[in-house]
Amino acid sequence: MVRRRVEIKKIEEKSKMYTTFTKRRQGLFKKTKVLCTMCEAEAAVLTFSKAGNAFFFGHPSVESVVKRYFADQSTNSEIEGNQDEFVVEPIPEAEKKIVELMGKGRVAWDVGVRNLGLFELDELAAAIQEIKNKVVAQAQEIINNGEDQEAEFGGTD
Amino acid sequence: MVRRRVEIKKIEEKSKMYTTFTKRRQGLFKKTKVLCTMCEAEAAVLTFSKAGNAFFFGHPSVESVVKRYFADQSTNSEIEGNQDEFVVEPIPEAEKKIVELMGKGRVAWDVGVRNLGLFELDELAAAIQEIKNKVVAQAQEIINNGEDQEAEFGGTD
DNA sequence: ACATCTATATATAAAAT
DNA sequence: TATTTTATATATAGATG
Repeated sequence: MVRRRVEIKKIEEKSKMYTTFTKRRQGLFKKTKVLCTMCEAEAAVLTFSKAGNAFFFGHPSVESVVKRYFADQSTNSEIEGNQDEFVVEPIPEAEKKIVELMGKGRVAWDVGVRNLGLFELDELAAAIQEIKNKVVAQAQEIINNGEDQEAEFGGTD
Repeated sequence: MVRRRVEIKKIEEKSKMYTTFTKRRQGLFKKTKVLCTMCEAEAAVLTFSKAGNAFFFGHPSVESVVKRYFADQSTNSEIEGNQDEFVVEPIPEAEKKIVELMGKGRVAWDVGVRNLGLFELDELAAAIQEIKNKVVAQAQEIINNGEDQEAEFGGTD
């Protein structure tokens, strides 16, 4: 787009593609920030390079915007046709409790399991079990170590 | 940014703010599309105007990118903007499986449980158990009733 | 209010360091 | 390879229809 007009199509040269991705991603984040500032808007940008690297930007935070996206989906579904039966399962106390406990971390079990077949339900049950195991393990760890578990973030260097 | 350089700050005039929001949001979507095209990237932009209107763009789709965002929390990534607190726990296979199975119904267990205390973890484990029970019960019901439980969507007419 | 127009600010591809 | 520097394409604020 500059020294020479560039075509809007896949860049074949890998290194060039990477450079372009970085520059344009930065530009995107910058513009998003300006938009939010000038218009008191909220926005998030989620990007994944071809190599699989992920970069996110959000105002006021990625977290909150994504959460809002979900909330919005559930209320304003612009799904045409009937959906009276879509979200079906009443949220049991268990789910409420989870939301209560993990609220800040967005949890949403608001979909019914009715459309899953036996095999899938089995896989799902196993997956849930694993999560429970994780919770139990976490509890065990606290018991073992006293209780000062600091979060460890991998350095982005 | 044009006929006259504009300050990057909140626009007070409501109508002007709305116009700007629309123009800039469109620009953002366009740039995102170009980025994806040129760099074979995947990206999603989630925006909410001050009035609360929501606009999304995604390539290959908002859905898939957001899903990937959750899956990615496991590995790590660079995050810009304010993040009042972010995700820490690696997402186990179980969670990926759930996302895979219930993708359309958005599930996200990407929050760490590390900040919960023993008592809370215990409650959480119990809650998870209940959900698992529900899944198992659903499977049982299918077994009991043969297995052609088609979801019943109400007719539109 | 809504689309189109244009003058200019920004973004950015390629070059230079 | 990363950063900085241009030359120019794009985006867009304000104007006009």
